[in-house]
Amino acid sequence: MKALTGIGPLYKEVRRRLLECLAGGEWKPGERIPSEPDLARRFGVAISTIRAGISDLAAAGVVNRWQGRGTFVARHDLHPQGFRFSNIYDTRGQKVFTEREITSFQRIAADGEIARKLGLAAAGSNRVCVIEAVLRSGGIAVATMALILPARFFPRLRAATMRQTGENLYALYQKSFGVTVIRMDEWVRARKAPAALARTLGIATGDPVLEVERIAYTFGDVPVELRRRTYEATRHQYLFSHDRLA
Amino acid sequence: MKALTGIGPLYKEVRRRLLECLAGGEWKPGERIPSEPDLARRFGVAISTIRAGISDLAAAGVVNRWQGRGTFVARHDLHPQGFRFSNIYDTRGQKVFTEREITSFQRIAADGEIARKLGLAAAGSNRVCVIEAVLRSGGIAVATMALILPARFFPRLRAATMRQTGENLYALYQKSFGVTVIRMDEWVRARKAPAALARTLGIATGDPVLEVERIAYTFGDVPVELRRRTYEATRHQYLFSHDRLA
DNA sequence: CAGTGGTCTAGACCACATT
DNA sequence: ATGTGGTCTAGACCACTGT
Repeated sequence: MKALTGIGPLYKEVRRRLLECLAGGEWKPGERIPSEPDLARRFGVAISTIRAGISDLAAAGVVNRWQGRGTFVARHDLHPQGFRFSNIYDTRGQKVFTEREITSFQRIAADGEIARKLGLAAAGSNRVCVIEAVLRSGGIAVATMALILPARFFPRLRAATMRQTGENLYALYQKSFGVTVIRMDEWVRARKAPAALARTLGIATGDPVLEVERIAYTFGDVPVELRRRTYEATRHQYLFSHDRLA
Repeated sequence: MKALTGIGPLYKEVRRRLLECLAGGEWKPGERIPSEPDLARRFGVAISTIRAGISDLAAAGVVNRWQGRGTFVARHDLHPQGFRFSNIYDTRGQKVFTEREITSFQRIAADGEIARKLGLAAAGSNRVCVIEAVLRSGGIAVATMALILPARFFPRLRAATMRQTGENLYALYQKSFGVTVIRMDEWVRARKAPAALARTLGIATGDPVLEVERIAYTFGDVPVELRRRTYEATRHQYLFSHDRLA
């Protein structure tokens, strides 16, 4: 491993190189990465510089540091707060946990709006997987969901794979496709439920529903997922936390 | 200034002491704080330790560092992204800017729910200021807003003060009352507009509205503001950004 | 120019986990 | 006992800002 050659600050170069190793699969989710002295030797920089690079990744949730044990690639499964991005609550403020039932799976060409939102070239590689699902809590439908995934990031994705996947889809993206989500925007709208949706959710036509359109990004602000969920809103609310200081 | 005496890591003690100086008004919003060498001498620690403490505050947005100029107490006004917490957009994704018209101002005792959400002792100091307002964009009403503020944090707050305040209320809180908001939760709900609200917003009774209940916290997770906004939702949407890596 | 924060180094010691 | 990350130090040089 030759020395670093970047032009900017060394620790950013270190961060970039670490991300390359992660994206390239050299260290997989859940695994320990080399110790700080090892990385310092490997990159030919001081430990403090390695630590600065890793600190950024730790702050971003890409890796987790455990004193005495090592630094581990973050896994997007088994997160108590679900990567902090699963946010549906009932009206009493109790968190609602849902199961996912996949109702359809297809591979199509993205239309203009979706291609734009996912940053897909209009011409060539605009194929997407479209997965539709119903989210249920204790058997009761709480929301419908549509996932639109750029096919080039998710080769050979099959409906069966989606069905077998447990709680967190981002764990699947990371484990099976090497796609790590680091940032997302969510657009929230209030709507009146149309008849078909109302039937699915067991509410009256025209009852209020909460529409959440999420665009998730990987490194370099590349969109990797468009997720549209429509929640029953007479008995549920959505929580967003903005925290800046731990 | 005597040496630090805390039991935990030194840099956290430094952070705590810096926050004390900020909360105590020794350094006011917009002002430069002492240089890192000065602080190192003052606290009797190495510059790196000072830097570690300041880095936390900078990450939290409490201070801003400018290479060559100094470290400045963050101001909650004149923020291009409005402290990143002003989030209403039209259906085309264009940001909507609103003016605030105060319609009522009163000082009352908080009821149980509000006292609970603001962490107020049920008995004594549960007095709150309740400010109601209409938010307009180009003369068109976009939302109604109710602010509930614990009176003990905002002594002598008057309606006129609120009316004179420009864009960002958090700038007022910080400048006039020494209250710095560092974190917030937002609960989002979809509703059907009741008749009175529909009239105010110029929509039909039963049209969908977006209700956003925000609880804002200062240092130590102390709630300092309960803010309820109800947005017209046929022509507007709300944006939440979750970013973890700069 | 002097002063600021930004980066980087080399080393020390501590707290924690595993062997 | 060993190895890990966590903290802290003392110093160096760089990049940027103001005078």
